[in-house]
Amino acid sequence: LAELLLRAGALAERTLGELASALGVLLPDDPRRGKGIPGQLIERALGAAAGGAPVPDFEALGVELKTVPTDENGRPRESTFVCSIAALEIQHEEWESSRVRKKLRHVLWVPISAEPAELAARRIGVPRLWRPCPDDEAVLRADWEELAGLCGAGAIDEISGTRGRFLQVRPKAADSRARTFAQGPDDTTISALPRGFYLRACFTARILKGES
Amino acid sequence: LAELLLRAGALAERTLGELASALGVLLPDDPRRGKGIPGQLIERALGAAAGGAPVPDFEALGVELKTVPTDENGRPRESTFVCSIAALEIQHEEWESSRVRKKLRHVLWVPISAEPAELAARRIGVPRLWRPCPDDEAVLRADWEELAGLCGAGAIDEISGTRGRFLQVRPKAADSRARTFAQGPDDTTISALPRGFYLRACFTARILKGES
DNA sequence: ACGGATCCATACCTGGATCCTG
DNA sequence: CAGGATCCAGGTATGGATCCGT
Repeated sequence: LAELLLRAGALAERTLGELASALGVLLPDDPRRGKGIPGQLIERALGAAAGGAPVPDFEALGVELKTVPTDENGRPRESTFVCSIAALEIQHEEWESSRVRKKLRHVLWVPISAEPAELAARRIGVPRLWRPCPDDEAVLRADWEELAGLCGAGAIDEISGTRGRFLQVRPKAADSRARTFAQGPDDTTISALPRGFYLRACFTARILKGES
Repeated sequence: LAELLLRAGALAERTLGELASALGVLLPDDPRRGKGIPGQLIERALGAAAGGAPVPDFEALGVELKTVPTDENGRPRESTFVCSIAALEIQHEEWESSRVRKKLRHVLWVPISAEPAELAARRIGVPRLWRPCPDDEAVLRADWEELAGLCGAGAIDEISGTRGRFLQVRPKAADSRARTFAQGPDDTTISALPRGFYLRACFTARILKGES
C-alpha cells in the first residue's frame, strides 16, 4: 500500500503526454475519441491488473483505481462510473455483497485536470486513498437499496438520473438503441437500455477535498 | 417449406464462386481463412436469419440449415458442429428442452463438394430436408444424456472425442489456451477449454444417403 | 482417421470514462 | 448543468465450420 501511494504520488504534476510517451502509447488528437485513455494510462503506470477480470485493480491490496477529470480548481467536472448493472440478477443481490460496495470499499482517486482539452497537455494531480466513512456508506447503501430495489421490481425504465443522493443510475451503452434483458413486472423479462451506477460529482468533490 | 426446398434445390450444381459473385462477396484464396464461408453463402442465398439470435435459421419454419463438405462420392469429410456447451448451465438442462435437440429437430442439409480445394470451384449438391427418426433420436438422446451428465458432474475435462455414438463433444475455441468457466466437482467452478457438440461423419453420411 | 486445434465474423458485456444538448 | 447519449478496447460467447498431426 505504501509503495502504491509512493508510485501514485510520483505521477503528480506530470502530463498525460509524458506518461503516454514513457509507455509508448500514441494519443488521439480528438479527446472525444479517447474518453478512457487517462484511466488506462494511470492503470498501466501503476501496474494495475488489465481490464475484464472481476477483481479490484490492485487485487492483492483490494484497492480500486479511479481517475476523475477536474477543472482548474480541482472540482470534478463529471460523475464517476462505478459499475454496470446486471439487470436480471440485481434482484438477488444485497448491499453487503453488491458490486457497488466492493468497488467503493477502498479507492485510489487520481484527479486529472481536464484543462486544457488536449489530452497530452492534461496534468495529473495529487492522488488520495479513500474509504467511505460510516455516514457516507449509510447514504450509499440507502441510495443503492432504493435503486436496486426499483431494478429488481421491474421498474428499471422508471429510474431517472435524478434519483439517489450520492449514487445515481444512468445509461451505460454504446448508444440509446443498445438493449439488454432486464427484470420486468411480475417475473417477466423486458428489453431495456443497459445502465450503470455512477457517483455524483458533488460527492466525489467532497472526497477530493478530503471532507469524506 | 415448399418454397424453401425449391430455392435450395435451385442452388444445386452451382459453384460457390457463382453464388459469391451473385451476392457480391469476395472469396479468400486460402480456404483455411474461410472455414465458415460456404455456410454463410448458403444462408444468405436462402434468406436465413443472420447469426447471433438464439432462433432457427428459418424461424417461421423451425428449420435449421447445415452445410456439409463432402468428397467426390458425397460422403461427409468432416463432423458437423451442432452447438456450443454452456458448461455451467448444462447441469440444469434436460434432453427435451436442450439446445442440441432444438437444433436437430428439423434440418435442411446442403452438401457441398470439397473437391477441388479452391472455394470458388466447389459445387453445391442436392439438399435434403430431414427430421430424426425415433430410433436415431433415441441414440442422440442417450449420447446427449451421457455427455451432458459428465459435464454437469464436473467431469467436462474427462470427456474425449471418443465418447458418444452419433453425438460427440470436442473443443470449440479460438485455440487451446481459450478458457471458460465450467462446473467442477462438488459445486466448485473450474476453468476449462470451451467445447461443443458435434455430429459424427458416420451419422451425417447416413442422413445424406437418405438412410435416416 | 479422427480427436484435438484452429480460423473468421458478429454481437454482447464490462470497464475505462466524457460528450453534449435542451 | 446534469441527465441522457455516446466513444474505445478487450474479452467472451456463439455461430459459420475445417485443418492437421499422431
